Amino acid sequence: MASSPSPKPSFAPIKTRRAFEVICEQIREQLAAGTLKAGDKLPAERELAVEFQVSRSALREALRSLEVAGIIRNVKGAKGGAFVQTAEPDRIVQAMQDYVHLGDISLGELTEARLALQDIIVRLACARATETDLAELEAIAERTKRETSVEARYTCAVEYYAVLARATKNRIFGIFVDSLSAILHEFVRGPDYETLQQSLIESRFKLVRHLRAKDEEAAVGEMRKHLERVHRHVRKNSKAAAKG
Amino acid sequence: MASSPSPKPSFAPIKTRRAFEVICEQIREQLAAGTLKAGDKLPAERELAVEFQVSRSALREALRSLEVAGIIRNVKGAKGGAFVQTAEPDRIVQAMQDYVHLGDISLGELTEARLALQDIIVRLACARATETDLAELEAIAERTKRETSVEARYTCAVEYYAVLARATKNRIFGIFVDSLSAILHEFVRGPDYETLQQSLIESRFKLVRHLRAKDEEAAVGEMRKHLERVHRHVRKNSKAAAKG
DNA sequence: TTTCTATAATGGTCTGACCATTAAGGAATG
DNA sequence: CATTCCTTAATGGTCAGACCATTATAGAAA
Repeated sequence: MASSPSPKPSFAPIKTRRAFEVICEQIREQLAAGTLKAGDKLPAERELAVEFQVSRSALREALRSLEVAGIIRNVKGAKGGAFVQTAEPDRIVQAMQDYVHLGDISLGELTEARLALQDIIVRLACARATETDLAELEAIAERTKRETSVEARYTCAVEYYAVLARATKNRIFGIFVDSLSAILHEFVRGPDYETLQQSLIESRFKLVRHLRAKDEEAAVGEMRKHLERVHRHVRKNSKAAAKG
Repeated sequence: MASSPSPKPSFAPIKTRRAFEVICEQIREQLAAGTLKAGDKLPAERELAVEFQVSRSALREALRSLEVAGIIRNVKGAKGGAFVQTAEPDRIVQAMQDYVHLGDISLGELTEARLALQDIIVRLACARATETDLAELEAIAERTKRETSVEARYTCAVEYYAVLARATKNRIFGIFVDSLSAILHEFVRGPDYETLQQSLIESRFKLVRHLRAKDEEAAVGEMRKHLERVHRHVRKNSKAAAKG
């Protein structure tokens, strides 16, 4: 980006590296190298502080950073400590949510990305979904029908998308979908949302039927129709909120 | 999620919320509500500590969390303080990198996701890329030719993908691409990498030509061929590393 | 054997201090 | 008047030491 040749003498910018940064980096290195792996327990804070030759507060800021990054989990009490976590996509979702809140992303971008993403997912799921996956999807759709509250039905919807993404056997798509679901959740409100929810359930069953028949184009088409209805609603409500 | 009726007395789980968590949450709320926005300056740590009625250390852990989340930036010195940042996707990339390092994601998943993603991107770019975008892509490809070091050429490649993603006019894709680039960077090594790099440059020019001609299928095909070569190399090297 | 209790380990928080960096104002200088 | 230098105060970064709340464990008591 800023690497265009310039007449200035190319001194490297002095970077005062803070203690906690160095500590984080070292721990991350051990993670990438495999020296540290999920389930491992780090020494106690007081011990680590001695080992790194920093104060306990500096060390704690490092551990706190790693915790909010989802890398470790701090457990209180005897036999407590910092445990290396297994991978959880929550933090990625949180990061994306923060990013959107900082105002750089429009609703249009979100919906477009979701549409394109679900396109891929449906195609892959069509090829790879096992009968277990399909049964689970149907079970969720059934459950949605029985749920009474708007919020519970929304939770079902999120789960439906997550299971569908899982059917691709590629976790990356799961992360992307979860992130978009979490972000779009904030927009999905409004007076006629309940009616919309009801009418979407049938579409979920249809999609499963297409997947089971391995009819890729029909499945993609169903998903598109489905999402476009949702997005129309979201957009309308977003405009209404902006007006009101 | 956990709201299914159960015979157990439904006591709410006691959640000992730590001070820094509450502080983070309140600040995030103000962010989502728009009370706080990019560029704003938070009060000084000592002031904030009084306001939240916590010690400075607890408050600092909160600020540190927000900083590593990319939400604020801490500036030292007089007139320093915590400034709300503009949106930067770096943290999302970092989160994804952490996720992969924690060992849940295979190389196959990464390459497959990239392939599918670039498919979308090429199609969208084909429809939306401006002449400025295309010229920039060509300029980067030209620059790649002139670069001498492997690392510099890799940087060019990453930039090429980033600019291509930007041509979709949808920042979400940019984030996804950046993340995958950062993660795959660790795998792209090996003895014959330099030869591969050279042979890839021509492909980049071809892609731009297809984009300019708005020949979607040709562009997609070129990108697929391109990536498949890269991925074959990466896979081979990954196996070699595992054997050695 | 079971149950209770004291103990020690550990993360969470607090207090108060000092250091390093930085911006701004004022003094000295030309 | 303009410039340069120095002082000062504000602020984040770090440190040291203490106490609290929670938790697992070992030992005492029943």
